[in-house]
Amino acid sequence: MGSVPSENRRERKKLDTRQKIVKIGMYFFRKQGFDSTTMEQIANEVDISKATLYNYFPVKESIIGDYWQGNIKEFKFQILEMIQLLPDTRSRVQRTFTKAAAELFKSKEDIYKIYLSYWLRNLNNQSVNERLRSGFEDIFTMIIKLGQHAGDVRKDMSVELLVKYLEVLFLTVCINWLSDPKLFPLEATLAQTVSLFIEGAGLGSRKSKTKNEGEESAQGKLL
Amino acid sequence: MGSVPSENRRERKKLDTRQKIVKIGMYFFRKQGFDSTTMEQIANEVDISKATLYNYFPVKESIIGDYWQGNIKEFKFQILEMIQLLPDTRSRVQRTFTKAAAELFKSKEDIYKIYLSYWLRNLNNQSVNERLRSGFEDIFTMIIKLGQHAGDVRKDMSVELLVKYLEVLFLTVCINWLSDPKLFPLEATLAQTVSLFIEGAGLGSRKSKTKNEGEESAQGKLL
DNA sequence: TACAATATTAAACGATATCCAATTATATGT
DNA sequence: ACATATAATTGGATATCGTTTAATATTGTA
Repeated sequence: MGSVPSENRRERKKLDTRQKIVKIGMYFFRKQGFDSTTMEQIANEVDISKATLYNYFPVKESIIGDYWQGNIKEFKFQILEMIQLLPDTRSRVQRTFTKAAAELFKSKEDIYKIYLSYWLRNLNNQSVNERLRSGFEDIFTMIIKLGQHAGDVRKDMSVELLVKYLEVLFLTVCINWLSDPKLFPLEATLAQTVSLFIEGAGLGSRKSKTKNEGEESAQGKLL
Repeated sequence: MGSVPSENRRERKKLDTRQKIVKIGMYFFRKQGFDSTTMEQIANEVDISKATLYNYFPVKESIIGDYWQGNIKEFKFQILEMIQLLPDTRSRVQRTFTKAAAELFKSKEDIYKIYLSYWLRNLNNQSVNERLRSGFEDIFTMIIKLGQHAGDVRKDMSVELLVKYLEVLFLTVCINWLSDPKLFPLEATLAQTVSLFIEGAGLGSRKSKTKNEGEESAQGKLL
């Protein structure tokens, strides 16, 4: 478990309590839902006082944040490696989407739901949002940068905006899927979304906008 | 003000109190922020008991919801008319975005932040969402349908999905702007987002779009 | 051991929301 | 106009919960 042993006992204990809180907290969140789990309940189960709990996690939601961060780390590492081997932006996005869906949601659907609502809840909270992020930001940033460099992603937009766009598209698919799996089957919708991201919703020729060539010759196809 | 007089006095009075609550509530929200305004304060100022207040608005946020709904109605009417006069999907989306942004954020921004996060929070809550909606749904639906019919919007994606994307894109731009106006200036970002939605992020020729080729039986047709 | 830094805690706080029995206002039938 | 039923309002008590505070206990270190 604790791979990096902290210097002194105090630190070790703190880390231990911290992990215990996250573990038990997540257990309750899963079992009875986020809102119906009280801080007191968690504190009691961990066998610390509520105040101590707040010393570790200043707001309830941050317990999820902690869990999520730990979870996403390995995923991020794997995907960042994989991405560089793929030939183009489309396949990179596609791969990221499906892998994320498979690993993060499929297995832990309920948790992600909680995390999503946490994320949404704090969209308007700058400080929290700063530390929080979706976890995908780094991945998407790399994808966009690679794409812009290789030339299959437009350069007339900031990396930040494109990244946000990707995040939001992905998020939407997930929310839709969670709220209505039949109407929005995960795999299919993700595939469509990749296409939407790359090619857009429009069918008309690329007029005015793009400075780069208008390459709409291949347009007839819609599919 | 009260253009549609209700049948009996009781209903009239109810409507009156309701409006009074919203008016005073919004006043406080603007003046001291949402969180620092208590239900008790509102009740006192409206001169009703807290219980009555809760009888009208079961949760604090719903006061904002009410305000929002009243606000969006006229807007919707105007935009739906305007839209049909515009030549293509791009201009329709563009116009809707800019007008919506101008309209919605003309007053104190914080309020909408709260409402937006309220809305987002309940995105996957069917029942709440039913009453809530973004208010844009109808507009976007019309835009997409017009576009698909006219042939400048792809038909291999469901109207519902495209509408959801539009909704969430718009909200994202707004939220980004609210949280960092310098990094995401409203007008420019909205314009870019429209372009992203229509043309996509890619630059490569439109190759193999998706695997589900079954779709394009009727594809040659329009356009 | 002494003492400063740090961690822990019980208790309190402020707010949302609910519930209730009593009271008041309104609608309706006669 | 009156009586009666129906619905809205009320103050007040209460539960619950997240978060804070101020005092206490523990630990690291000189």
